Formats: sequence, C-alpha cells, structure tokens
Amino acid sequence: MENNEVKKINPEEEVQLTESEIIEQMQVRMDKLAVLKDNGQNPFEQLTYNVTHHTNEIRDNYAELEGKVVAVAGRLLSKRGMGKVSFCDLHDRTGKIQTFTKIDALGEDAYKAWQKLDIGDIVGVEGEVFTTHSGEISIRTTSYVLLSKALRPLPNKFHGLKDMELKYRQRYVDLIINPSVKDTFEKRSAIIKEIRRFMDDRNYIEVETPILNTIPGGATARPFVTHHNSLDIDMFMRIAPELYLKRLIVGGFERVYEIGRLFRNEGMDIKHNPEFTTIECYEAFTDLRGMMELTENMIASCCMKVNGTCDIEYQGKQFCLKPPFARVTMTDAVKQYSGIDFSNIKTDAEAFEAARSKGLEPEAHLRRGEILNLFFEVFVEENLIQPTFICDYPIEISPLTKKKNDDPTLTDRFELFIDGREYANAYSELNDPIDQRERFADQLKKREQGDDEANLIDEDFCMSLEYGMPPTGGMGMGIDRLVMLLTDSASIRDVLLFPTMKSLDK
RNA sequence: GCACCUUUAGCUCAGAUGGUAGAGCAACUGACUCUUAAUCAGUGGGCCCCGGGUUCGAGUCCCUGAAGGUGCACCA
Repeated sequence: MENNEVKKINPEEEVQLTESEIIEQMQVRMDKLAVLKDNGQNPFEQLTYNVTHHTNEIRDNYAELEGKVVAVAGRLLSKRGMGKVSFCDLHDRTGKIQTFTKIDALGEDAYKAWQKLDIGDIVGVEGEVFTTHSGEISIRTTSYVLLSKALRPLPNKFHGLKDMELKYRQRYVDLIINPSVKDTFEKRSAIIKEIRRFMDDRNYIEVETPILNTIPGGATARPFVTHHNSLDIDMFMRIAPELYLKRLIVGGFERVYEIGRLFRNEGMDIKHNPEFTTIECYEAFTDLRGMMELTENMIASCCMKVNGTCDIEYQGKQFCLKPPFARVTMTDAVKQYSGIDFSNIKTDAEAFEAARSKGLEPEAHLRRGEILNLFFEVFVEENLIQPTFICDYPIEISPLTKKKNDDPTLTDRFELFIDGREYANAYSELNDPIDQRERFADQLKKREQGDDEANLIDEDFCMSLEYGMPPTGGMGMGIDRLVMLLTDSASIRDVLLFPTMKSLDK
C-alpha cells in the first residue's frame, strides 16, 4: 500500500519536471526577453527600421559602398563568437551578409547584449561596409536594434527541415531554413506573372467568376458541398470556371481569362491537391489551332522566364519545351502503342472485342469512344514524354466540345501531355445550343447509370448559347503542374505554400 | 478506399538477437579580438506518436488508433 502511494507521487513529479524541460530552450529565450523588457528594450515595441540597403545591393555594389555606412535588417541565422569579436550571418529577402561585431566599437554593455542574441532573432544593424581578412564582405556593426525576438529554436541549419509533414504544416520554418523552397515559390510567382503578361499582351482581359456555385459545371468531377445560411441552400465550390467564362464570350468580351482556384473532392497524390490553381481562357473567332499556338507559346515563355532556356531537366529526364509541340490524334496514338486501329472499329461491340483482345474488361455501359479513351489511358499516356498535343477526342467524353465536321464521333479537342501527365485541355467550343442540350441529356443518362461525376444541366448556360456565341477556342491549364515542371518539383505539395493537410485536433 | 514504409532530444539521425536511451548541430557555463559547419573544455535536455497486450522486464515483440510519405485505386 505504502509502496504504491510512493510510486503514484513520483511519476507525477517527473511529469511536471519533463513538461518544463521540454521548453528548455524557449525558457532561456523568454528569460532573455524578460531582461530586455526590464531594461526598457522590449523588442516587440519596435515599429519601424530604416533599411538603407538590402544584402544583395551591398554585395553587388561593393566597390561603391566600401567604407560607407549602411543599415540592413533581417534574421540572424548563424553565430560565430570569438570572445570580444563575433560574426553573424544576417538574412534578408535578397540573401545574406556577415556582420562583424567588436566590443571596442559597441561598448561593453551593448556587446554583451549582442552576444545574448539567439539564432532566429530579427535585428537591424548599422555599420560600415568592409571586407574581412578572409575575404568576406561584411558590415562592421556600430549600432543595432533587436526588432523581434525568436522564442522558439530553429531547426539545424545544415540538415535543414527534412520532415515532410513539418515542412508542409510549418512552411514558415521551411522558408526560413531551406533557401531552395523560397526559390521555388519566387519562381511560382514569376510564372503566374508571366502568364498574365502573356495574356494581357494578346489583349485578353482578366475576369473573376463565382467560386460558390449552385450548379457545379464545366468538368467531370465531384465537388465540395457547402451551405449558405441565410439563403438556406447547399452550394458547391467550383470545379471549373468554363461555363461562366463562355457566358462572357456570349456577352461580347471576345478574349477573357481567369487565374484561380478550383476545388475537386477527389483523392490526393503527388499531382493532385483538393484545391489547385488553373488558368482558363476563351478567345472568340479562333479554334483549337489557335489554342495550340497559345498554349505552347505560353509554356515556352514561362520556361524562358524562370529558366532562361526551353531545354530543362525534370526529375532526371530531359525535356524540350520549344514550340511547336508534337500533334497526334488519339486514334493514331492508340494504334501506335496498342496496335489497335480504332478507325476500323465502328460499333460498341467491336470496341469491346478489341478491348478483350488486349486483356481489358471495360464496364458494360461504356461505348466505343469511352473504350478508345480507355485504350489511350492504358497504353498511350505514360509514353508521351516530350510535349505532345493529343487531338480528336471521342464525343462521349467531351460534352462541351464541337464535333469534327468530317467525323461526328470525334470532337475538336486536345489535351497536352508532358512526361505522361496532362497539362492542358482545350476545345473548339461547342456553340450550338441544340447540340449542347443533347450533350447534357447524354450526361444525364450517364448520371442515371451511376456516374456521379457526369455533368449537370446548366439551363442558364444553355440559354446563353441560344443568344449566340461566336466560334471560340478555349483552353485550361493546371498552373501547379506547370510550376512543378519548371521548378523540377516532384510533388504538387512542393509548389503549394500550404498544401491540404489533415487537422491534428482530436 | 487498399498495400507498404516512417514516427526516438528543438533539428538531423543511431539504437542486432527484449535488460530502464546515444551522437552531431542547437541550448547553457567558461576560454578565445578576422570567423564562416569557428575552435577548445564542461553541463543540462527524452510522455522513444497515442492506447492496449505479451513478459519478471518493451524504444525494441503483438493488436488497435493517429499523423505523414510512397505506390495502387479514384480522378484532371
């Protein structure tokens, strides 16, 4: 009995001890903060700092700045104390510079306080630009201000932050400690900026259409459902902006594009995130050929912008993104990689027979065009390494696309493949309202067969076509995947600042 | 959804066959007036992912769960 009681008390004490020990390094920093506050130097009361130069300006204009006094601000990420002299690396958004701090120059009190600074603290440093004996461009500190205190320790600077989960959940730490991460997101920004410039130069206007939809349309995908309280209706996060953008072509804009987030309630993997960014554009009086030219030139422009060349390496493979890209019909591609020539296959029964001859078991309700697409996915896709436009998609899987004038089983559509992945999807847009209603009716049939991703009828969209839409080319492209390709990133999560993660709450 | 893998100090990682946890960096103390992964000496720091079980004894073996990664499925 007594023994048990003793055992009960001891573990409790241990638990309390360990809890305080967990935050050992934080406690040290809190204590330092308390001392600063006692001395009237609360870093969190600082409002501004007059930065005269960024670190790259000092490096780039050293000859001019040598001997001049500059003021820089940033985060301390490395300390090398030598007693009465210490060296630190101060990082700002442009890079880093070494500070050289001497007790003679600062005075004993200020120098002691400088020595108390922690890795991660944000400081403003004023001093003269010079080069150390070992050749490092540095700032000889004459005064400094602690602008913010880091209460948490940063990861080891040599190994960085490697834990994928922590990188994604605490991207701010990843950005502080891993320079290549910042580079990727700077390139992402440059790519999106270049897309805008490219489109604006072609006299497109950028528009914004609803993200909250009452009918999710424009793609075959499961939507996220949400609820509007005062209207008391369920709403859907958009799966594509297509039907809205085409209404704007009806309205007379002639050239519109939208860059924005789409939401699809589907599985996540190395190339899918539930929310992702696309550009979608529509141009009146052009068609699929116009969209091909636009697409390949847009990609090449973005690549030149961030890589300075169209010849790039992605995940160990070489790619040439120089236009024009290859153009192959789906039927020809399927013939090349599977040996089956669908131009000789006219009926659903023949298509099933061909599928079985290749060891495929298509679902019973599939039709010829869907089986052709199945062949494409199974035998062709993974082989499309260099940029290739696959053209002439079957009508069954293209409910918003114009039929080919010379073959009503096919539509005037392409998808762009690079490294076996889809990057863009484009059509000569279907502008025949009667045909469009038939296509929706066909989709409805699919829905009744249990395909909960088939398109819903959007009556207002059909009505807009009845007012007349000019012949139009349209294209949509996944920007995240483009950024992956151009920054040699393996996972979509590496090009999203805050990829979707499960909550840690219980 | 299925399969496999991972989870140990703030970070990066070791911990054969079960015997109460180690290193490097980071932190703390001291030395050091040109270092740059500074160096040297010393010190502290652990709910070994959570919860069960087997066992005299579990970081290690078994079961359940969580989070993450990869592949498949689903899918732009």
